[in-house]
Amino acid sequence: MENSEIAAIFEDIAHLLEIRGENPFRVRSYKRAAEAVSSMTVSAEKLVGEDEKSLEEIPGIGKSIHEKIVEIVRTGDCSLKKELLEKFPDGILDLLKISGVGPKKAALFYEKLGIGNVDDLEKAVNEGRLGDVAGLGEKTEINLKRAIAAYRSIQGSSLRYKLSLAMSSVDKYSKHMLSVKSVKRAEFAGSLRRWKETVGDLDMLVESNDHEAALERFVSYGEVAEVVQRGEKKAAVRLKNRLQVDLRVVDKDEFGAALQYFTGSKSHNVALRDRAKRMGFKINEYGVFSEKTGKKVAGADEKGVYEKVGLCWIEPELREDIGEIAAAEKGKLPKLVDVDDIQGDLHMHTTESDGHNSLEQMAEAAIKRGYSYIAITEHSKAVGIAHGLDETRLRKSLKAIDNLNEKLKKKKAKFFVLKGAEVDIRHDGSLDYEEDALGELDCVVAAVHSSFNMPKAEMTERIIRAIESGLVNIIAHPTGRLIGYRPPYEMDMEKVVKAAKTHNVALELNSFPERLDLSDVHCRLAKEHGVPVVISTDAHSEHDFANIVYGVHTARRGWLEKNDVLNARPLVELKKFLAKGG
DNA sequence: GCCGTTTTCGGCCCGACTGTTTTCAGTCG
Repeated sequence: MENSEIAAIFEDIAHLLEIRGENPFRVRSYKRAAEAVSSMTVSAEKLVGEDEKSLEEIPGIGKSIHEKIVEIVRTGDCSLKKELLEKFPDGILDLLKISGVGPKKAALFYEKLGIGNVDDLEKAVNEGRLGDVAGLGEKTEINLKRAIAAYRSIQGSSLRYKLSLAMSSVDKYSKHMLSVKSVKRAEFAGSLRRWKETVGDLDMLVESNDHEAALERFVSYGEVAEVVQRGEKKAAVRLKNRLQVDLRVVDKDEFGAALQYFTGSKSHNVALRDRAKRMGFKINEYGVFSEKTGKKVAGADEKGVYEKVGLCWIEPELREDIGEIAAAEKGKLPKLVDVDDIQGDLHMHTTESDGHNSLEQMAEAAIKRGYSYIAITEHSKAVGIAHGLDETRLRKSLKAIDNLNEKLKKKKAKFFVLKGAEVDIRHDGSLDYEEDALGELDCVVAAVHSSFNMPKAEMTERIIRAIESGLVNIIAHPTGRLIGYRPPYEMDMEKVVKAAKTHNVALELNSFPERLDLSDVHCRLAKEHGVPVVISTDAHSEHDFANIVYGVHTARRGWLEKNDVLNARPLVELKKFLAKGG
C-alpha cells in the first residue's frame, strides 16, 4: 500500500463528507491528512506495526486518522469510505471534477434528479431537465454543457500540465502585459513559482494603476481561446493550448501580500494566517492588518509579510506546510542549492549511442555553461534501441575521451571529461558490462530500462544487488516514472536509500521535465539518510543542459543544500566519492 | 477531526466572481 493510495482514500472521504454537508472542519482534516500522508518520506505501511506511534507526531494526523491509516494498511480499505459510498454512488466523485460543480450541486443533482455520474449529468443537461430544479437557470445549463465537454476532452490525459509546458507560456505573456504603460510589474505565482512538477493553471499577478487597462490587455492576448471570467480585479482565460491562466491586478503597496497569497500553497497560507491570527494580525491578499486597530502594517513586499509574523522570508519551493514555518521561526531554514552551485553534469549521451551531438560538442557546451566537468555515459549493449555500446565500442569511445582530455590539458582548460557509462541493470540485478570494463570507468551510472512490472520485493532486490556490487556510483532515474505516462515501478525506496548509504552510492535526480526522478519527497528521504543526490540532465543534445533548472528546483523542493548535491562539489572531491572514499 | 504562548473545549483563513435571487449561496483559489 503506497502513501499515495492512502492519501487518495482520505481525499475521497473528504469529498464524500462534503457532499453530505458534514462539518467543514472535519472535511478539512481529511484533506490535510491526505496531504500529510503524501508528503511523508517513509511509507506509512512500514510505520504501521513498526513505529506506529510516530504517525501521530505528524501534523494533521491525530488519533482518528491514525486508526484509519492502520485500518487501510491492514485491510486495503476504509470502513468510513464504504459507509459513505452506501449513500452515494462512487461516480459522484467525478462530478466534482466538472468545473462549476462543487459538493452542494453534486448533492442537489443526486437528490433531486438521481444523477450519480458524469454520463447521467450530461444526459440531464441535454434533455433540459435541470431547469426543473430550483436554483438552476439557463446560464448554469450552458456552462455545464461546456464544462462537461472540457472534462471529456482531457480525460485519459493528465489534468495537470507539465511544468515545462507552463514555463513556455510564461515569458511571452509577461512581455505582452508589460508592454502596457500602466502595468508596472508582472509575475507568475502559484505552483509554477513553487516549481511543482505539474501545474493545474497559471496565476499571474500584475501591479497596475489602471486595473481596467490591465484586464483589457490580459484578455486581448493573441493566444487566448476563451475568456472564462472577468471582474474588476481579476480575470481568467483559457489559452489555445488549453492551459488556464488567472490574472489578479493589484496596487503597488499590495503587491507583496498578493504575491505571498497567490504563491501558496494553500495549506502554507492557512498555517500562516492561523499564526498571524494568534499574534493579533489578519493576513489577506492586500496586506497584514492589526486585528485591534484595523491598520495595515505590511504588504508592499513579501519579506515584510513574513517578518511581521516573526518569520524570515521563506523560499517559494518550501511553502508546502511540511515544517518550513517552524524552521523559519527558529531561523533553521535550509540554504537551498542553486543553479550556480552546479559544477558539472554526470549523465549524458553523444552520437555514439542515442545522442544528437558529438563528444566535443557536448564538452564545449558544458564549458560554455561554466561547468568544470562532465561524465559521458552512453547506454550499454542491452539497450539496443538506443544503440547501446558493447565492451569493444565502449573501450574505443573511452580512448576518444582520453584524447580530448589531453587536448584540454594542453589548452590549459580547467575542464575534465569523466569516463562513464549508463549501465543497464539486468532483470536479475547483474550489470550489463564485464567487471573489467567497469573497472576502467571513472563514473558508473546504473539504471533499470526493462521489466518494469516486477513485484516490489524483486525490483527492490534487483536494484540493491546492483548497489552491492561495489561497481556502481550512481543509480539513475531511480523510480523510472514518466510524469503523465508511466507510473514509478514498485520499489522500496527506503531500502534502496539505506543500501546506497552503506555502499557509497549516490542517487540521481534526473532533470528531464517528464522524469524529475528522484521526486522532491525522495530527495528529502535521501537527505535524511545522508545519501548524496546527483542532479543530472541525461542530455541527449547540448540543448538539454538547460533542463538542469528543473532538477535543481525539484531538489530545492526536497530541501537540498549545496552539501547534499554530489555534482555541486569540486572535481577533486567528486573523484574521491567516485573512488568510494565517501 | 485536529489542536493549544488565552484554550483539553471551542475554535478552525479569507476574498472575488457568478448566477440567481432581491441579500446570498456556491464555487474557486
